[in-house]
Amino acid sequence: MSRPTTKIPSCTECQNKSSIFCALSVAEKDELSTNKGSNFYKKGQAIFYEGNQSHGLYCVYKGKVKLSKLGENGKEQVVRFAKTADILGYRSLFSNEPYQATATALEDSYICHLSKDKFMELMRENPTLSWNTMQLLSNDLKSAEQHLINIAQKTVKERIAEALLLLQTTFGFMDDNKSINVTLTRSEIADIAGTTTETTIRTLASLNSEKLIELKGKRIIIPNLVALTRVAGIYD
Amino acid sequence: MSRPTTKIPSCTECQNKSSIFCALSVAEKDELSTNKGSNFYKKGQAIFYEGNQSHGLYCVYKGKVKLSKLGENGKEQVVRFAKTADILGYRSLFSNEPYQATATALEDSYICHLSKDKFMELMRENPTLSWNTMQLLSNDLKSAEQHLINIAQKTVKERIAEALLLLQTTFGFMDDNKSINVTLTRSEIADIAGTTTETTIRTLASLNSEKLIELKGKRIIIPNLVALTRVAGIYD
DNA sequence: AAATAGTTATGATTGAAATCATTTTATAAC
DNA sequence: GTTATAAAATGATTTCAATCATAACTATTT
Repeated sequence: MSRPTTKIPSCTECQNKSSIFCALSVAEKDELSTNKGSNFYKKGQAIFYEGNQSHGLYCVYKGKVKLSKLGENGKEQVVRFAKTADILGYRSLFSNEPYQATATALEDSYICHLSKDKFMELMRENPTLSWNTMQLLSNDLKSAEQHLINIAQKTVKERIAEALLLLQTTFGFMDDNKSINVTLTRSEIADIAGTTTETTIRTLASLNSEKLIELKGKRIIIPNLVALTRVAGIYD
Repeated sequence: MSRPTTKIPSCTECQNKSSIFCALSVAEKDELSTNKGSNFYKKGQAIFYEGNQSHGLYCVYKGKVKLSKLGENGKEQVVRFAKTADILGYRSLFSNEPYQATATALEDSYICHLSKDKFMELMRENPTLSWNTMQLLSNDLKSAEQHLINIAQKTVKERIAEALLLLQTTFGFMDDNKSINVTLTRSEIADIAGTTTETTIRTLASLNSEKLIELKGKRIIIPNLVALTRVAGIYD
């Protein structure tokens, strides 16, 4: 497979409506365009590694990304996902620290890159951008704390159900309106829920036989979102 | 026991050097003083509850506070601690959401209160304050993700050791330079480590018999910080 | 088409920690 | 000082999920 060479459009033409950069004026977006880099990442390829020196922040032009950390024993823990229009590696900008997680493309992705200096300059000049960034941090913190309490207190079955719902919420459904719009290995799902590959396989099989999900290879279908939500132990 | 009525000094005289409000000018601090409220909270008393509407942010003038969330089953999970000069309840300011955690005084505490509007105004006027707040969010996010991976992957013994180290790092030692400067119940320690009270009691007893800690009632002594760190599975 | 590696599947066994049940010891209230 | 209440301690039992082991399937490469 050869690497696509499709040019990524300039920021002024970027159609990603939910980006924190929407706050920028046309002039600022123009400036952004001349300062950014952009790259193609094949499925499975790393965008940056935990522990590496931060070179700036990344913005997903089109694609899907997982962010994960390694535990002391070498086991992976997925901490967050990013999709089209989301940004990556921005946390380490605030504290001259290396990247705290490894970012890996879950499918072929086009990802832009912006230097730390440029981003800081833009934040200083544009209060709305800095406000948006704060909101992002605040939301990520909320999710992380929710994830923590889930893993600390829920059973494996609840956590797997929750992981599937997280994938659905993040990446949405496919055109059929019921297949989760991303495919992960059982091992990667285990790394979200904080369990093992074997237990994940068994739990998915059991959810399948209970008609709460359908398995078509790596594709997972959620026929009834409400029912699965109930299994995840979310009652409100 | 009667409630102390000690007046809390004005912000200009506040000696808390590590506060995010250090960025303020004398004039701004003066303005802050005339706009803040302050209160005494007895040990065990709640400062605010998870789910309640946010009225602004709190700043610990002197004291110790735990922030915890309730799981679906009603079990508590401690998500963070706050000590003198730390702020509380600031996350919900960014997203018109209710408080995401319950704040409880771990000892008699004096805590100031600032309205959301005033804080927002100060952030707009003072870029350093808003920068400090971002750093705070960013650090809290880092801690939350670390806590997540600990609970997901470590054994109970490692997690309990880690919880004790967290308490030491946050609240420091007493004058003897080896007793953790806060006392929690076994049940509260369990709520940090994500385990049960019984298991916490047994694990503390076992750490005690291994001479890794000493138990003097609720007081916990760490004779060798390095040794306990090793038990927590932190090798770097 | 065969070979290799990666992923999924399934069975058997073990083990760590939760749960249940009491007892003992502190702490607070009267 | 006595009662009441909460916290700590300890034992017995159960269970959920990890671990170990092997087989079947899928996809990719040669």
